[in-house]
Amino acid sequence: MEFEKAKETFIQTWGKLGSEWGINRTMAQVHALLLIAPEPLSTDEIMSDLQISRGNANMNLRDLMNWNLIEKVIKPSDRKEYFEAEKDIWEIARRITRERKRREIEPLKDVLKDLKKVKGDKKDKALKQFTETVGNLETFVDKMDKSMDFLLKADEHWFFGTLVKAFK
Amino acid sequence: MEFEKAKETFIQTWGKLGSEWGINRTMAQVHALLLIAPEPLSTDEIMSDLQISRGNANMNLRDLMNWNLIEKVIKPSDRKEYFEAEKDIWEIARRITRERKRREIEPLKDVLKDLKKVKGDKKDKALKQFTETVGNLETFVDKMDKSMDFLLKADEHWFFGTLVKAFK
DNA sequence: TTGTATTTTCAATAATTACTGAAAGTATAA
DNA sequence: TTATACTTTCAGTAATTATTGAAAATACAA
Repeated sequence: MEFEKAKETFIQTWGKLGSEWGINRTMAQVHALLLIAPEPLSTDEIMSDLQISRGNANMNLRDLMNWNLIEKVIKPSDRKEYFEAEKDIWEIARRITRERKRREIEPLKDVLKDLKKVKGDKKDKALKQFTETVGNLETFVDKMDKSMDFLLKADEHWFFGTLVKAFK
Repeated sequence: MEFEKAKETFIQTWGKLGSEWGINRTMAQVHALLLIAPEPLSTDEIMSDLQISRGNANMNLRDLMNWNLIEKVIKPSDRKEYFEAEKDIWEIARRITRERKRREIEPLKDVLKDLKKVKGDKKDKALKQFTETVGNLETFVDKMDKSMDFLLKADEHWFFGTLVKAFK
């Protein structure tokens, strides 16, 4: 396979995967492009590589910065801004985990906690099932949340090493 | 909080969470409804509870069956089909993991394997970075995939017990 | 097998989400 | 401070994704 084709495939695959996980396809493509770039890229390079508008590029670069996946790089004697991606996959995984935890798990925990306060006839089957489901879910989410905390603290070698040993 | 309000909040929250993770909002809502239903529900009950059309209900129920999250229930002397959700959260997590692994991780592994075959000048910086990123990604995805296999085999108590012990 | 209840399909349409491009805003060098 | 190089914003538009509803298909009872 030629490099140009491989690059194209990589970017498309990463974009598709992103959209399957609720991440804007273009944002994932910009990320892919930066992941394989040996040097920081300018907005113009990203625009022409992915054939997207300045506005779109700008927006998605900002989002990627909010996810802590890329950084601005300033070159001396150059007014343009350049962008560089964190390349360590384990570190990327941790940053994504951190963000999703903050954006989704924590608000979910709050809602579930609240839902347990539901009032009504304790004999009602519907209420009973509701309470049970919400309770089980809360327990599960708590455990997942704690597991994520461990993952965030751990380094890759130790994490996978321990996991593999534990489950052998 | 009144039961009706709590139910509504639960369904909305589950739907929102689903859409943040790339799952059709309505499909997640149907799932939420069935998760708190003490008895199997008919298509008509789902339609009227969620205010959606027959076609929409049918489509999303089929998708949920493809994810192995719900089952058809046939009642004797009743032509209607009823639907019931798996209620065990750990089992739900395993089924979702199994599907996402099959639908997304395995195809991704194939693509990455393929991308490593890229040809070109070994001195080229761009190619070097590409090969390195793809290689690191492949290693990482392999490890995640193996971790998921362990999770699929394990039971909840053992899984979280071991995890918490391992990381204490 | 025929009539009826129910489910499925899918073209048309609606709703949502993403993108463009140009104008406004900002920072820098001279 | 002014000209210029660049970035940001956002209203309008495009693209994508989800939903409807009615016709076709299916399954069942008599």
